Amino acid sequence: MPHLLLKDLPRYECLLEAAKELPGLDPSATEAFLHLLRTSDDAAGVTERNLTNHNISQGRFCVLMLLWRSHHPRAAKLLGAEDCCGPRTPAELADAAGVTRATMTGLVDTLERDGFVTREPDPADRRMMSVRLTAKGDKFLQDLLPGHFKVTASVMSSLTEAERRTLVELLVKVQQNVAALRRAKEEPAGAAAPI
Amino acid sequence: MPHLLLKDLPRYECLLEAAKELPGLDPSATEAFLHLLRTSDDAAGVTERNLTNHNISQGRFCVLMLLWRSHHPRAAKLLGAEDCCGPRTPAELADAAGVTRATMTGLVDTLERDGFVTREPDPADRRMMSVRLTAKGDKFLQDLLPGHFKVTASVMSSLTEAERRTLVELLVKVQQNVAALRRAKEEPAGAAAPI
DNA sequence: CAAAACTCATTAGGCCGCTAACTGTAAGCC
DNA sequence: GGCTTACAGTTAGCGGCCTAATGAGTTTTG
Repeated sequence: MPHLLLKDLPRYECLLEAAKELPGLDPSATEAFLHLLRTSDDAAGVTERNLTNHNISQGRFCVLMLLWRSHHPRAAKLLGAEDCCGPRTPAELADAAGVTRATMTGLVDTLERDGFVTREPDPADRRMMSVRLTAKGDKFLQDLLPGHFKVTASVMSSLTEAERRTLVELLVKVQQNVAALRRAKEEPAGAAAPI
Repeated sequence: MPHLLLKDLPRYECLLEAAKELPGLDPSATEAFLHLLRTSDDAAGVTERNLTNHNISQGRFCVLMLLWRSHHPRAAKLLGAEDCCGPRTPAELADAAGVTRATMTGLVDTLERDGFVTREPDPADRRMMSVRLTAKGDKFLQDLLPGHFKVTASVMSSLTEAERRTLVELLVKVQQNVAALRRAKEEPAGAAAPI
C-alpha cells in the first residue's frame, strides 16, 4: 500500500555527502520529497488501520462516501459538490475517485457482495448502471464516520491552526507545480495529436 | 496505487459547513490531512511514471537501491546506512523497506527473473538466502538514477530552500505524533502480553 | 540427546490498482 | 436503413501489497 518503501529516511548530512558523488541529486528537494511521502504513508496508515478494523478498504470507503453525498443532499457539502447531484454511475464514480472504470467495477463488485450498494439498470440508457447505497451501507457509514473523523483529527493534533495553514499552503504550492509539470509534459504530445 | 481516492478536495468552507452537521469533524485537521495525501499522491505519481517508463515499480526500485548500498560502500551514505553493511537477505530487505517478507519474496522473484539480482544460498545458515545485485542491475541503476533525481528535484522546484525546511519541520512533527499515537495504541496490548 | 520453540523463506489466496480487449448500446452520417 | 464511431460497463491478466499457513533448518531447553 505504501508509496515509499523506505522505513528510515537518510539524514540530511548523508544527502549532502551523497550529492557530491551523485550529480543531479538536490539534497533539500530530496529530503522534502522523502519526508512528504513518508509522512503521508504514516498518516494514511493510521486511518487505513481504522478502516481495516471495520473490514473496509480506503477505496471502498471512498466509494461509499461519494454515494452518500449523492443520496444525502445535506451531506453534499462535505465532499465539495458544487451541484446537488453527485456521482451515481460507475463512470462518474471512477472519475470522482480518480481510478479507472475497471477498478470501479471491482470496487462496486465487492461492495455489492457485502450488501452496501446495489446496481440498478438505467431505464433510459441501457448501457448505464446506477449505483445506490443500501440501508445497510448507510448505517455502516453512520457507525464508521465518527471514529474516522476522530482518527483523522488525531493525526494532525500536534500542529497548531497556524501550522496547519502553513502546511496546506506549502502543499498546495507543490500540487500546483506538479500539475504544471504534468501539463507541460502532456501538451507537446496533446498539441500534435489532434490534427 | 494512490492512498486517497478523491480527485477534487472539498473546499475549506465546505468543511466548515460539514462540521456543523458532523460532530467530530475537525475542519483544519481534515483539510491538512487531505492535502497531505493528495500532494503525496501527486508527487509520487510523477516519479512513479518515470520509473514505469523504465519498466520498474517503486518497490523494485527501492530494493535495487538498498542492494546498491549494500554492495557499494561509497553509496552507503545515500540511504543513511550507519554501518558499512546494508541489508542482503530477504528478511533484512523486507525490514528496511517496510514490507512483509512475503512481499519481498515476490519483489526479488521479479527482479531475479529480469536479471537484476541473484539469489545465493548462505553457506553458514541454510535457511538464509543472500540477494546480490548483478552487473545488469547495477548498470540499470546507473542509467536510471540521474533522471530519477532530476524528476524528484522538479517536484520540489516551486519551494524555496526556506520553504522546504519549513515543510520538513511540519512533516516531522506529524510523523512524530503518528509514531507516538501508534506506540500508545500498541503498548496497552504489548504490555499485557509478555507476562 | 530429543522435543519444543523459534526463524527463514516461500506458497496460497485475497484485495486493489492498472492496461487492453471485448460486448452491448447509442448516436451521427451517408 | 445501414455504416461507422463513440461510449458504458465488464472481463482477463498482471503487478504488488497483505495475512495465514507451510516446510526446512537452527536454537533453546529439559
